[in-house]
Amino acid sequence: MTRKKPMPSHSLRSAGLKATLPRLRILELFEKNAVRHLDAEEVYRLLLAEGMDIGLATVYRVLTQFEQAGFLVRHAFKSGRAIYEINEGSHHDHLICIDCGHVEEFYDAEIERRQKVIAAERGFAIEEHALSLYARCQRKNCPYRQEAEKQEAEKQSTI
Amino acid sequence: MTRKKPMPSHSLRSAGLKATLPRLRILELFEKNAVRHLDAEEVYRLLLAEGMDIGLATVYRVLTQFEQAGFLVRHAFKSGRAIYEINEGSHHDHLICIDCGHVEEFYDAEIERRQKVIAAERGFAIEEHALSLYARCQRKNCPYRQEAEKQEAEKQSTI
DNA sequence: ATCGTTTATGATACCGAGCCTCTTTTATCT
DNA sequence: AGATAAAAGAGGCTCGGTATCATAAACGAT
Repeated sequence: MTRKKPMPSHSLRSAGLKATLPRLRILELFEKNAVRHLDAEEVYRLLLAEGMDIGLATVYRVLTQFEQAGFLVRHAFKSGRAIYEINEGSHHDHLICIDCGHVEEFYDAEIERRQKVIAAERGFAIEEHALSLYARCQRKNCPYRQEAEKQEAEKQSTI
Repeated sequence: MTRKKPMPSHSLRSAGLKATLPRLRILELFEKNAVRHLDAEEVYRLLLAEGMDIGLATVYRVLTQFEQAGFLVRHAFKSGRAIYEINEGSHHDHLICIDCGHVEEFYDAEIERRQKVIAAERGFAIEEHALSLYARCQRKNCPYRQEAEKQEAEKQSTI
C-alpha cells in the first residue's frame, strides 16, 4: 500500500530536468485533471494544502520550465494572471466565464482554416494563436458561481 | 493661426469628464491615427516628446476612463502590457508580430459566425471575444523591425 | 473677468505578478 | 556512502498598474 505510482520521471529527464519532488508533484497536479486550468498561485495553494513545503518561487520556476519543455501551455487571458494547462498536443481555444473564471475548451476546424487563410493573405506565418471568448456561463451547478454567490451573500449581510 | 481646432470636448462632457488638457491631448493622439495601437508608456512618451508636462499616473487614469466611457478599447496581448485603440464601433481581431509588436487588424465574418454558434451550443452568451494571431511579419519596411535590427547590430558591435 | 467649489493633475508610495540572487538542500553518478 | 552539480526556498527586486494626497486647473455663479 505504500507502493508509489510510477511517476513520469523519464519525461522530466528527457527534458533535461531532474526528477525532484516539487516537479513531480506539480506535474501530477496537472495530470490528474480534476481542474485543467491553474495559475501559479492556485498550484502553490493546492500543494500547501496537501501539506507540502514548497516556495512560490519554485512554482513559478517549474511552471516556466514545464512550458519550455512543452509539458504545459501558458495562456494569457484578460485576468492578468498566467493560466497553465497540460499540453496534450491538440490545439484548442477557450471560453472563459467573466463571472467565475471557469474555462471551457473548444475546437472548430472552420475557424482554424480561416485563420490560416487570413494570415497567409497578409504574408504572416502564424506561430501561435489564441481565440478567447469571454462570456457568462449559465451553469447552475458551477462550483465557481456558487462560490461567487456565497461571497455576494456574505457581502450583503455585512452591509 | 492661434485658433484652436474644435476639440471633441462635447464627447468628454457627455461621458461626465471635464475637458482638461491631458484628456484632450490623449484623445487627439488616438484620433489622428498615425499609430492606432498604443500602450500607456507610449502615450506618455509621445506627450512628453510634444513638450507636454504630464504624469504617467494621469495617462493610466485617463486611459482607464476612456475605456469605461467607450472611447477606447483595451487589448490584453501576450506582451503583458495593455494596448489601447480607438473604439470605432466596428469589431475586429488582431495579428500581432512576435518580433516587433506591430499590430494589424482583420475581420472575418465566417469566424464571427462560428464563434456565436460555438458559444450558443454551450449555453454561453458572448460578452466579448478576442482572437489574436501571433506571427512574424515579413515586412521589410517595418519601422519596428528596423528598430529591432538596429538594436541587434549594436549589440553585436559591443561584444 | 473673478471668485469659490469641485474635480483633476502630478509626484510618489504602494500593490501584485513574476523573476533574480543567494545560501542550503537534494538528486544523481561513481 | 560521498562528491558534485543542480534545484529548492527565502526574500529582494522589477515592472505594469493603482491609490493617496497636496496642488492646480476647470467651470458655474456672481
